[in-house]
Amino acid sequence: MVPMKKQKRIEQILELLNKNGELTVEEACKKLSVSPATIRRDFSLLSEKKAVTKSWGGIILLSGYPVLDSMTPLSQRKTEFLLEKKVIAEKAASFVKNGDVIMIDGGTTTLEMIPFLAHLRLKIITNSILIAQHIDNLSKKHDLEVFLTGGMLYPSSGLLVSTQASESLEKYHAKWLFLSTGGVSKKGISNSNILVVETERSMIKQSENVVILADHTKIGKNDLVKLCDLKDID
Amino acid sequence: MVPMKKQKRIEQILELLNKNGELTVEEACKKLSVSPATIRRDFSLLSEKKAVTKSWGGIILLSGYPVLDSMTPLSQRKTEFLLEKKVIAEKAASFVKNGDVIMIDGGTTTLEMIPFLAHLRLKIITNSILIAQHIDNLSKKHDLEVFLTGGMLYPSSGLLVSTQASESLEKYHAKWLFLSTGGVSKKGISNSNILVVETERSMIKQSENVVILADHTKIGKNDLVKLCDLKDID
DNA sequence: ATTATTATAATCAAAAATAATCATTTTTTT
DNA sequence: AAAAAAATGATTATTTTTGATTATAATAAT
Repeated sequence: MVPMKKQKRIEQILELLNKNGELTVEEACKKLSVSPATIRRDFSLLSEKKAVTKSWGGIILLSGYPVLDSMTPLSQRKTEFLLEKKVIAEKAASFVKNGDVIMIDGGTTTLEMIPFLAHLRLKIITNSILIAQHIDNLSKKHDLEVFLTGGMLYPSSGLLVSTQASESLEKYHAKWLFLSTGGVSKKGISNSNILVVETERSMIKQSENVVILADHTKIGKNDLVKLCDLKDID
Repeated sequence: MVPMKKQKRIEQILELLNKNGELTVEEACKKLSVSPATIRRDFSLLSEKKAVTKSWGGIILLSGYPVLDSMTPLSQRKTEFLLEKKVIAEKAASFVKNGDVIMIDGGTTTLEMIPFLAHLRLKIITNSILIAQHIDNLSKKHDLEVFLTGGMLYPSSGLLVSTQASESLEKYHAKWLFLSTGGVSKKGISNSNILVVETERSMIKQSENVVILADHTKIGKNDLVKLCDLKDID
């Protein structure tokens, strides 16, 4: 994995970027006291991982990326370990082939998959209005069809829950399910909210292959509600 | 003054342009301290991206809406006749009483109702992820439960369509429906998209009272698809 | 319609920014 | 602690951007 020193710098770059929406090489050099060469390498990395777009003289926030307003703690959480999330998201996205039907569970890591899927022709089923909107904003000429489960919007999460959501999932069938999680351990996969887990169970039922996206903070952790055993995962 | 980086410069140009609707090469040179050649190249770029139209001596805002990342066309369109929309929205919201179950069709005017409903205890059913998200963002301590119809996300509109959406509506029953529209005339209510109209018809079926929200640009106009007759409206 | 004026487009050299390369330092692994 | 791997900074070559110059095109004035 990425060494801490670099990790920290990348996070600071993203923080500076979030303030203005853009950041020059020069400015970043001064604020982080490293050479232009290093900053350029960092910028290239971020650009590769679809976090920013590069331009002569600096970087800007990736267009279509949900605007991270600096006041909410949620947005802060979004830049935490963002690069790690992106690496995981890219790996997960690499399974998907053109023409696939996939399900994407709502979450900060699963959200990062979208830029890596944008070039494909896909049908995407999701329980997250954030993911739906992100896809919609991405570009006007992508080939991603989005299907949203109905149901009740669970406050402050952008997730759809309730039997409505579960039932509507029964009408779909997907090749891949990309599941977000609160914890992964020997005891299985778990999450913090029973309503969300209900929906996730329905998603598992309707999918051929299940992929879990978990960063290092989730490993070895058990969250409140058990979702399924490890053996159910591919 | 120090000349600035390209990215920032482009943004500044658009900002200056937004103030007056037009911008001369000369003025842009002075304000951004770069040569006319550079400004012309920037203008050409913007013109290529369909953000502006070039004219002798400068540029003017493109009528309709530009497609540049840094300026959001939708939000600009949203501010058109905003005050009028707000007045209409407030009037519509005044029908709603505490404890009601209501349906809100997606649209720029219906969206404006939300702040006027925020103090009530309501269940809100909607086909628009924008409305759903708006409510969710509003405040953490409101008493609005949001239910979203499932279905396919119609691109660039935030609206859910398809039989999925219509079917899921059958499970709900509302006292009020607040309907957005493309046109209102003696011939009835109409809208531009057949898929959206399908969903709207389902909403009408499940509601006791239907309220149309239309600003002056919609009156006397007939849009592509007829939704219903005037007599169906309350 | 013709000329004068002004704006633009095209071209090219200078400046700035970046990518590639390599030696040096730092970190990790054994 | 030594060896290996990775990251950094400096140097150089390459690319992009910029501004000046000149030629062309468009408007305005006569």
